[in-house]
Amino acid sequence: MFELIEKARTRLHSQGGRMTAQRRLILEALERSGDHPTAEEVYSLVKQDDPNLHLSTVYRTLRWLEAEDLVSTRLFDEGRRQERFDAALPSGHHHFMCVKCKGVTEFDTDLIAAIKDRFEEDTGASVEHGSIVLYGLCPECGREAAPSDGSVSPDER
Amino acid sequence: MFELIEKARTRLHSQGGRMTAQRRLILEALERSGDHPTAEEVYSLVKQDDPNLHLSTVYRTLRWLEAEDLVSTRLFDEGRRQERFDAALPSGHHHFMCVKCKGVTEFDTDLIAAIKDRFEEDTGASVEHGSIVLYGLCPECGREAAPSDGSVSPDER
DNA sequence: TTCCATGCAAAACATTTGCATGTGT
DNA sequence: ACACATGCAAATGTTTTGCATGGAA
Repeated sequence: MFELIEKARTRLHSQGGRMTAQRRLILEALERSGDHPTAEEVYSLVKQDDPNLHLSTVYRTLRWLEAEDLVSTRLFDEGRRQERFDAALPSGHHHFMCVKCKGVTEFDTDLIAAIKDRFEEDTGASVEHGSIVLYGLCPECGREAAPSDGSVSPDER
Repeated sequence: MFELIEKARTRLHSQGGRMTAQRRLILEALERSGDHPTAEEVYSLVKQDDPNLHLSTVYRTLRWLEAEDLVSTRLFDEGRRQERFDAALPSGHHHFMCVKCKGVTEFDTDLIAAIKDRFEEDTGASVEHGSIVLYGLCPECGREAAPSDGSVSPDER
């Protein structure tokens, strides 16, 4: 656990950077949160431990991690148009977002390769990568929102 | 042709709205552009005919169309984080974006149904819809960017 | 003539940047 | 000590909103 922190420390040292308390806390929050937090969410988490932390520091750290390929970023079709940050590897996984709680789940499928091949054949384009995003209700939210009368809970977007 | 305009006119009348010159021009630009323009792009197009048009009018019209399900919107992973607007129906089509020229191509596949079913089985979620976005080089940009030495054009992102 | 839509300016929202100060190494 | 990182404030880019005026019905 906390591999992210170790990787980051190594990279930092190899390029004259420094492992500061803020960076450590941000990395920990990212690694611990597991899912796909926004910069604001990371900020809120870390702020509990370091009330002086500034949002711009969170962004700077997250962008550095992105440049180092230690996190990837993604925009989902949700109310906000904030980026979400993901501590996992950038390629080979796809996402499901619950339209109600905004929780993100990752999944894999090899069917994307077939889709890609088909599209390349049909169009002559060369596809570098592809991403699938599924939207719907996660099991928890589906359960709440499924009274037999088909009514819809008021906090749906 | 110009079905969008006719649909919009009908909707407007049925809800006490008005078909203004600005709306007509915006609709025409959207319908004519075919691909997935940003609000700015629509604005630039229409501005040639009506120099007094304001960007906020473009946004208001586009958002009204979205609420009426006459256009759909989408965020791609490109440099800007502007939404792109699409005059086509919201469901059943997927997208390819050229990482170089940012051109968008639509395509269809029935493989998404299998992916969706598989995910629902595995997790218990209920998937409402899914979208696939492929990124790569379109045939035109691929041709330009393919000298045998593998060098990469400078304006790649 | 009545509302609805527009233009304009300002606000809102997400993110980035410049700069003086603070801090790992 | 020296460079790099931080906090803060201001700038940026995109989209939204309030309000007085203009225009379609």
